[in-house]
Amino acid sequence: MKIASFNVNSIRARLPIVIDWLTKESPDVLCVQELKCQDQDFPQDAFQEINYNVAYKGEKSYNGVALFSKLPIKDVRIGFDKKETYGPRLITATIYDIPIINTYVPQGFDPDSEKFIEKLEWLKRLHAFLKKNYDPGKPLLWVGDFNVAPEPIDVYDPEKLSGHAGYHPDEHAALRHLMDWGFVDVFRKHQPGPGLYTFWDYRIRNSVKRNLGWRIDHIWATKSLAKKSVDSWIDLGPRLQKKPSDHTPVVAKFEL
DNA sequence: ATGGTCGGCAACCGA
Repeated sequence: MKIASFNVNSIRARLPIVIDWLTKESPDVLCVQELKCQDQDFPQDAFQEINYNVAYKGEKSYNGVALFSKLPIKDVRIGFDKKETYGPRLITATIYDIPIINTYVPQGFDPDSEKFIEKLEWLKRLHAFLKKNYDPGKPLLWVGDFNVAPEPIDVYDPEKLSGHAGYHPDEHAALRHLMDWGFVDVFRKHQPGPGLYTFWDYRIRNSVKRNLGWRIDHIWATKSLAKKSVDSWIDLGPRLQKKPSDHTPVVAKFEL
């Protein structure tokens, strides 16, 4: 089972890239974030034509998450609960008999801002959501744009970036709490080296060429499932296309 | 080299 996560920064602007990547790489499951599109405008037909099932929740301009899968997507759920106060940032389903959580964690803007507090609260709610709905002893995938680089090797300049949104001690504590619940960072299990990133800021000139990146997109699995992972990698292909997203896919393979 | 990041969407917000 091959699964990937890709923040597309607009599903409509990136449609050719996503279709091309699905066709070439043929993942069993793709988790997408930042649709930036209302549900009635989602380009569903393009994915049906290449035999992918899809579940999604979007809104105007911001956020939005989707699941693509070759096999049926069961028990789709949007958001933490019925009274969701945030934009669409969480979609869960069961595919290949594995429960999957796809998230677009709030970016947090600035550690002095209200948005940063909301980001930490969101991560707290996710922990409560896990405790309530899942068993860390059973297979589970948590995939998506976490908007946090967990370790010094996950950012291009840890000394300079320490304390910034995306690489802040409070975020690291929140992520550690989630990992302690029962997750393994599947990419890191297979790729121990530094300098491997999934995101490069558009605003930094030649950031990809200079590899001024962050590893903020992740594939985490509970221990019983992580035991079955056989490889994981970052696919630079989509980031080297003409009109790329600022993110590129992270992929993991499991032998179930 | 007289430029300078994107996308959405219609003036700026969010990243």
